[in-house]
Amino acid sequence: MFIKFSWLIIKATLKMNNKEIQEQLMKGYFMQATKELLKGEGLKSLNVRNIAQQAGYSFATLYNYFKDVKELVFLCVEDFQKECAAEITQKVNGIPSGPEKIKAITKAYMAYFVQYPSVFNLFFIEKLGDIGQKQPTANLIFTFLDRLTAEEWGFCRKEFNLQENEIAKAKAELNYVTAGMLLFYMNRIQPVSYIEFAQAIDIQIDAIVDRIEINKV
Amino acid sequence: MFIKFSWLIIKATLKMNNKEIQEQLMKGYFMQATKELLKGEGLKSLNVRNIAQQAGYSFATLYNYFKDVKELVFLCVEDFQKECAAEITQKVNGIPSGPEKIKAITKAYMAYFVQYPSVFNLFFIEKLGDIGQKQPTANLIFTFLDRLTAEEWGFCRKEFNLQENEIAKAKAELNYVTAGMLLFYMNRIQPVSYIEFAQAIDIQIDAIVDRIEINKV
DNA sequence: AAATTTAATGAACATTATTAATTATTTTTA
DNA sequence: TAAAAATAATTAATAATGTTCATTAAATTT
Repeated sequence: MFIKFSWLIIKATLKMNNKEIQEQLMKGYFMQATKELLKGEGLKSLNVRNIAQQAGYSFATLYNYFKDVKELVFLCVEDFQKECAAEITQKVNGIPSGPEKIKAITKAYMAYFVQYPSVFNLFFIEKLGDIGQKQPTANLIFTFLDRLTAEEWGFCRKEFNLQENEIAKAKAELNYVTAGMLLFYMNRIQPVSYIEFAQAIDIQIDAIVDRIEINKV
Repeated sequence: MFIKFSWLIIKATLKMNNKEIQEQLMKGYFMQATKELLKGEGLKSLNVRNIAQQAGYSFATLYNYFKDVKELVFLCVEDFQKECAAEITQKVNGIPSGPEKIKAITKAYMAYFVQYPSVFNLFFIEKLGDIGQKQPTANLIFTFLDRLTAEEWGFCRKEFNLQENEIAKAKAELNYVTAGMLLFYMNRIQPVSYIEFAQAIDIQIDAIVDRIEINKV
């Protein structure tokens, strides 16, 4: 009796795992399709029929795995952050730790969004709606630049003997300035050319990061 | 013959004016309706049928006066800026000219968008699309805070004998930081409470404006 | 092998922007 | 002033898209 009971549990557990694995697989297909379309055609031409076609299923199938299309799309945030982080790591590879590296990371972070406007829209513009992981997702986005530069700030803190709150202020300022600049450039084409935009980026970011050396203790 | 010819021209001109006046009236009705709905229900429930109903016409009539709904909506930008400017002027009325007034104007500017989220969306989020006045409209938005504070910066320049480029840098930084903060707060609920948001605003804006006194010549 | 559960789908519905065809109104002309 | 012409307003139809639901197909269990 005991044996049979245990056996049933094991079987149930295995089945559960299989089911979950299967579910994760299906979610993965749809997410992969979504990411490809986002990076390719962009948000304009992204719709449930497109996504499903790219994934090789019917659009109705999508709703067996996601509450709605917003949930699916926002589940891609984490993947894009990983991809972005990888690109940045590679880009700033040779630069020695210090303020210059923080600048480079921040500029590469901005460059990523310029390269993939739909990812910018996903991160900053799209309304979160009623997705389950609303606050965690928002937080993930808000803290992204902080996480990208955390290690380097730690280095600078020791190197220049900086105050914790000075660092916090600089980090916050960087986060807000980058978001604001991207917003104007991506949504309002201000400045009107990428050259000017790149120059403006240099001015703003250099100013913020260079300021920390002045505030050395 | 000459007389008749002139008469025809005059008649044509008069008719033209009447027609233009009529057209402006109709546009005004639709714009008024749009502004009311935007400030009330918000962008979510804004659609051509709503607008037309509020204006007292059919939704199809709208298309006799505007290329599309985007053109109509973006034509409201100027009016909202006037309204916002008026509110700010009244709010900072008692404050004497100087850095403190620049801070107050900038904070009132942000408060306006918090009060009317749809206006924020219209200014910063909505895609411009193919509207005729694309660049002028974008420029109007980009330079708004500059124009609101221009007079006060002029005052500070004389008072503190500031460099023109220092002012330009501070203005740009204010513009970007405010946009970024609003973007995170309105679209990503970061910080999660208005109290925290207001504190963050104070920290950022005060830091930028106070910096100019340090840079006195 | 039959019964049952699970997954996938096509058809239908709802919302919304836009266009085209039609009707109503106003203006012009003879 | 009455017919003709031009203008304005509206209704009906179209297209795109997200979502739901009843049904079919597949698999798993008994």
